[in-house]
Amino acid sequence: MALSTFVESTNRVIALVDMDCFYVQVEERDDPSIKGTPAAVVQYKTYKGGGIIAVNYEARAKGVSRQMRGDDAQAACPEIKLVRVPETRGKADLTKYRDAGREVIQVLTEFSSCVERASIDEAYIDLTEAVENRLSEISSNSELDLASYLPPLNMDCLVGSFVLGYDSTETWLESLRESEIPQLDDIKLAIGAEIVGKMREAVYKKTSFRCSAGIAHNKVLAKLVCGINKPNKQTVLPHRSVPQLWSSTKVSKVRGLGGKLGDYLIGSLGVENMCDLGKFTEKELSSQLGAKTGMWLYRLSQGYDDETVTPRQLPKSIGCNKNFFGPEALKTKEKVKFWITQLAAEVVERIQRDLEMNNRRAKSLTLHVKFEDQNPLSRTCGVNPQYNPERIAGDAYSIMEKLYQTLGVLPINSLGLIASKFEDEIDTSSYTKINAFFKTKPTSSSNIPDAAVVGVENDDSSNSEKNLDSSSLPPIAVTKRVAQDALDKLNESNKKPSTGDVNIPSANSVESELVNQIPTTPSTTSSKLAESFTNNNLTPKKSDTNESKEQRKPFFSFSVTAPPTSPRKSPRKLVTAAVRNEEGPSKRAEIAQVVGEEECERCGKKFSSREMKVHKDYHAAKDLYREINDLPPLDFDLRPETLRKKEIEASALERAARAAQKRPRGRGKGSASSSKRGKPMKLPTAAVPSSSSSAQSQSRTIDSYFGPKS
DNA sequence: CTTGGTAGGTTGT
DNA sequence: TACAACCTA
Repeated sequence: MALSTFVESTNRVIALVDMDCFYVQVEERDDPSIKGTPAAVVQYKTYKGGGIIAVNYEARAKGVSRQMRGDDAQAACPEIKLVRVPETRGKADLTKYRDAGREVIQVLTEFSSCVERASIDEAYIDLTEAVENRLSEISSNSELDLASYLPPLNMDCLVGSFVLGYDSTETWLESLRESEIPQLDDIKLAIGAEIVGKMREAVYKKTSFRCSAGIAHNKVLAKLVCGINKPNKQTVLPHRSVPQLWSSTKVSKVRGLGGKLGDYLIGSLGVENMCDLGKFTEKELSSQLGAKTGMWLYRLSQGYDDETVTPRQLPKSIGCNKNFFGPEALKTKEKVKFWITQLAAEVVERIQRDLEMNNRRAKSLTLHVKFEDQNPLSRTCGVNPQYNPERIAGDAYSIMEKLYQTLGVLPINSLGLIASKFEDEIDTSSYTKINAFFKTKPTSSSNIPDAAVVGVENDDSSNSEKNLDSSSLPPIAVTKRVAQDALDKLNESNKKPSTGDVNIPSANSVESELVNQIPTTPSTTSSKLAESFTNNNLTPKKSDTNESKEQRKPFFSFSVTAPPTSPRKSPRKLVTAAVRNEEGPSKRAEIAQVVGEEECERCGKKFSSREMKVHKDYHAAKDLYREINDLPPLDFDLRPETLRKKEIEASALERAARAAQKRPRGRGKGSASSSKRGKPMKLPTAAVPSSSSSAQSQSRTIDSYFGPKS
């Protein structure tokens, strides 16, 4: 039975299409003046000129590589054009590249229904069926039985096509024609290559993006071979050329072997090049690496890989994360709340758009956290069905609170928020109508059609708390006004309203983003918002009118939507913090009368301890705003000198401690260094078979064998 | 104090 | 099955 799977293993025709320096191409299309000149795309300009994420070939010719920083690139190539990744809400925003990637996928699907989006700029295509169709089409139109012979090919489609092991495409095709026995596998590859040539041409015509491709009998080989001739080239791998390819392929270059498994092969089995794998029996590999991995490697050593191309054009998860290195580490809950809010806003924006385009809804929300000196961890809850960004941020933060309770308030080096477990919407039409209704007519909540409430209703809380609030304003308008209010108040409290830092208009400004992050999805009713207003125990109570409650809602308010997986036992808790409160300076005297007041260490103003929490959030918000917009810190000159000194000493100490314990870090993609892997792979450490000890082979690159003919 | 931001997938419980 | 940790690209 195993045999039957083996004999099929060169029957498929698989292509891997990979965009050339994709991000740069996207920018070149946006601004054609970049074309033909050295250029790179960077994100976050401040640290050493930003991290390079793509380099065009003109810049590569001048010695610029990824893994360089923007500054290094400029040093190597002074005329280089560095394009920055757009930033939204203080973090890199890859939307335009995702959208461009979608255009490409769209073109590919016109050639085959079996397209697997592998990344933002890569896709596998199973061309087996398309090739078979072409083959039978040709033979049925001809007197000859052409299925056994190489049919005529459009050579225009094979310009820029290379065939491993052959001097030229023509030589290869000629050898196929002259062969005594029909080389059906090769013939299929040839037809596949012709189709891929057409696909790449179509991609260029419709998107103006260039790409490279690999054509082989399986995914691993198609991927590997794609990288051999770039840019704007395609490479075919006939099965008979596998031994030659393997003899010059370092294991780390093979998909799946670039990590710990590859390290283990090198370090413990002495496998340097892929050909060394052939020294082991399937049993030996399986005993060392487990049945599955062992078998996979054994088959791979012969050029076989059975992984199927899974038709899928949409990502399975939508998420975002941000790192906070060194001194940027998030040390206060306020900052964590702030960034969770930013991440939630982005995720919601993206899953909202995904819903509109793909009629599916995320069910699962995962928070990833990397605390300083801890291993990363993640926790999952349900996604608020209404995609309310405040709720989702609140749910994520409530997870954070739990982690804080177990681990303490440690600095955070990385935060991630990922929506997943997408399920198709049962009824898309009613949703679309509701959405349109809210977008065009955000008026009274009493105008919500019954269908709207029923159609989206899914949250137990709003069922049980209907009519809690009879506010005359619909959720969107309320939230928007509250947000604008908070912003106005913050600006108001700034001494220089017109020239002041917080008032600088900016498309990327966190302020405007926050105002714009209002849910475009209707909340079911206004009850949830009302609930967070009324239950917000950190908001000073002034009056019981709805109007007042709404205005007093803190800017960042986190209401906890309990995960569906963890039923609530106690009444819902409301975790609330105002990063920017609405108390202007005018309220200060009033508040200062409260007993037990404290002095703010930032500005010396006095507040009750309860108000102090809110007041600190105000500073936090201003600091964050300046941080995000690359402005120097404010306010620090207002602090007593003693406090200033303390803080400086403390941070210097931290720095020193970190430097003392810093560990060597591996380099990225380009390097074969294995030091990036912290922990060793947990693999059986049985004795290395003797056959592996002689694994010293001459090191030659793939290109030295197969590079473009000279 | 630096690849970061996203995406898979597998494995153990 | 779901989740969390880990691995890879």
